Amino acid sequence: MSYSIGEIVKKTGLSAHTLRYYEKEGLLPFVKKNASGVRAYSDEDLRWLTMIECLKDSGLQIKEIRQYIEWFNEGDSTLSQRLSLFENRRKILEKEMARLTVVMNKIRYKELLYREAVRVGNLDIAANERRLKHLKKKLFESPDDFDK
Amino acid sequence: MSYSIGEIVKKTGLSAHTLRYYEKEGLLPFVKKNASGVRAYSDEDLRWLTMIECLKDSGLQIKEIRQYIEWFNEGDSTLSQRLSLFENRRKILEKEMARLTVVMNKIRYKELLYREAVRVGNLDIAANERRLKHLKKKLFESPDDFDK
DNA sequence: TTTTTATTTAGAGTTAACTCTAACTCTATC
DNA sequence: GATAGAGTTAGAGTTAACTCTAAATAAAAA
Repeated sequence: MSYSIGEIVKKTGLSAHTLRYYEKEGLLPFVKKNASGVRAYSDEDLRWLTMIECLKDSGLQIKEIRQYIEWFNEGDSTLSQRLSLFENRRKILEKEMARLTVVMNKIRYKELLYREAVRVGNLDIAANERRLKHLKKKLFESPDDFDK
Repeated sequence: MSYSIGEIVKKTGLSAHTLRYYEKEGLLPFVKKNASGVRAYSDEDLRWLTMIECLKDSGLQIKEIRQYIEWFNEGDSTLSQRLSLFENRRKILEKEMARLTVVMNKIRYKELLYREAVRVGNLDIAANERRLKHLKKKLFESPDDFDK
């Protein structure tokens, strides 16, 4: 099967502009064109787009994705580079999740604080509520640094 | 206490350029200047910088942070807007963490696959290993979409 | 066959958040 | 007083990843 750029737009949700941009950046090195220059995407190209989406979601930049694709096309001699890429990415994702957990706790504290503040109509009174003071103390090393 | 921009650079890790940029964008509306135009940051300003860092870490754009600061300075009449901001942010962070969990599983599969591929020296052989095939089937609805 | 819709290219424009430059002034130390 | 270092401004430049424009050609529909 082969697909026009319009069909790929529908299948992937990417814009035609973006698809041409990806191609220009070397992310789709195998897209064929017919005699009159119109792109005909293959199922293989579609599978690459799925992989590209995954790598993008994991935080890779376009040039890093291009590097991965180049390694893939070089075959088994680049297996260890590709392994490193995924190891690094896993470690970065772990850090990112840990970071988000910390931020989440702070935002949740603020949400509870403001829920109480809206209830009593005053931020300072809410901040002095026993449960919230306790929570703040538990969450922050220097609680006063978080009073804004 | 008051601090020069250089002292704030050391305390926060932000560059002097960035601090002036934040001020221009309305994130530090209370920074004082001495008679000859040199900035003198207060402990209050430093507390705002801590809060700004937290909001930035949670994914807020600078213009949204400025909005929050404006609401804060307007006092208790904006409590419900601020509550909404933190509710929305908490929901967005929850989605982001869920998204990262999905991505993490895919990247972990790739890491295991390439670890095995490096061990046997061939990607296709590794991909056919029983445990990896099983894992792939478990993780992906259309496993073939993830073969790149 | 005519009209409409889809696709092509090269290249310009956008956005966010910095990041840097130039030219200048102020402050501290020798 | 000379000099080095820190700070000032306005405004230009950077980067990533799009996003759009214009002018043209190709394909599909009426």
